[in-house]
Amino acid sequence: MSMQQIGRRRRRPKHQWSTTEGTKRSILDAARTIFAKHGFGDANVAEVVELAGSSIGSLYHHFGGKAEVFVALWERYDEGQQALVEDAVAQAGDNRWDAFLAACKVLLESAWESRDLVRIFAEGDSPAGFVRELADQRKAQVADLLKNLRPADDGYARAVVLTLSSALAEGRREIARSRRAADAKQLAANMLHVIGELRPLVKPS
Amino acid sequence: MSMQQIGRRRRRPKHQWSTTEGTKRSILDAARTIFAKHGFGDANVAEVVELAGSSIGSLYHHFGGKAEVFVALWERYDEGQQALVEDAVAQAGDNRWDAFLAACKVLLESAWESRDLVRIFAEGDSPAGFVRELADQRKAQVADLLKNLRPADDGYARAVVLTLSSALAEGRREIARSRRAADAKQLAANMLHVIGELRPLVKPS
DNA sequence: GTCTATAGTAAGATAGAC
DNA sequence: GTCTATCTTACTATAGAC
Repeated sequence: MSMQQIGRRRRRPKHQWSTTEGTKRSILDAARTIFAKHGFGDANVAEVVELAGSSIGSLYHHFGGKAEVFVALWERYDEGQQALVEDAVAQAGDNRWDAFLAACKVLLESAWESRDLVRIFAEGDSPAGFVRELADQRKAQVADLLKNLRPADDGYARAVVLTLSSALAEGRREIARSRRAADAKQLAANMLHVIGELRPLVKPS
Repeated sequence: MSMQQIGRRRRRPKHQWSTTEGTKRSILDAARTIFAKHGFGDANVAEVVELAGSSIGSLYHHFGGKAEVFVALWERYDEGQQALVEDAVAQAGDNRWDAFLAACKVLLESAWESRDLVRIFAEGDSPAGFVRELADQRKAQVADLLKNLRPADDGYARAVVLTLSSALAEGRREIARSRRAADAKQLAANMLHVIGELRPLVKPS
């Protein structure tokens, strides 16, 4: 049995110390914690705003709903990831395969640091349609990194992109589930090794 | 104003024509339709029992809840898939790699016929933890099919299993999303081709 | 075992004061 | 922009007739 909540005291609002950006940020930070703990479906927005020191009304004002908070959290995370990839690609030089591998490397290795977020977004407990959109975007990213390595987008090339992007995603998921940093590092290295051996797929001709 | 519901006619139940198995089956059949239409999260059990010609009470009696209906639907589907795989493996002969490819072939090709179910289970809108369990089971299945092809389960073998199982799953997902049977068939052939070329991964030594 | 009817509860969403 | 209070929906659970 749950204990009865003793009367919530009504006192004046907590000073509105937050400006727009501050409020949005604190809600997203809290959402990160709550979604990591309960997943999307079982999380409730009341818990999020409580942790954020904000209110239901503010959450709806800024985001529009629970699903939108989830998507906004992903967008904030994705921006950082894209920046990492761009850096890695820029430093890799002209060889497009090397650039692709560099991107894989940074994506695999960063999965451990942000393992809470990787779990949130990759474990499937998300708003309707989110998994599909994420998969489509991953495919597009891989296809972009590999462009010019294959003639055009024939069916075979499509299958190769599917294989590589899913391997990358699954590797990140598994890394995020590792118990220790050392295990994660090992797995990242092995996944990178396997992906490296798939080189013949993208330029058999 | 909403129109006043005119007295719901109370008439006797629809004859209890269903026995236990019949009721369970009709509920699962209806769940297949409803989950395919709305996904798991947005589906409601009232719609399921209405289509099944059954009742909320029966659903709770037999399954316990919405999530359990979802899992039961998957178990029914999975039994059929496992049987297909066993047949394919049995017919493939002694070569374990050929048996693995035969299993992949039947799994890829059957994804089109049961595309509604593949979508339901692979698109991520499912009860908490379901995606993870499914992924783990897929890995176990692939690892089992490939056993004896690799020394033991070192880190590299694990990465290979991850790559193959995710490629297979992603291929099935994409096949289930195809618009025409011909597209699906093409994609299945291409995925099988790609997987076939991954042979060196499982026995490099 | 199956059905109807209904109560309980959780939580997403909205309204309007400040 | 932020807040509290309230509305609404829908899953969950139970009672009791047949």
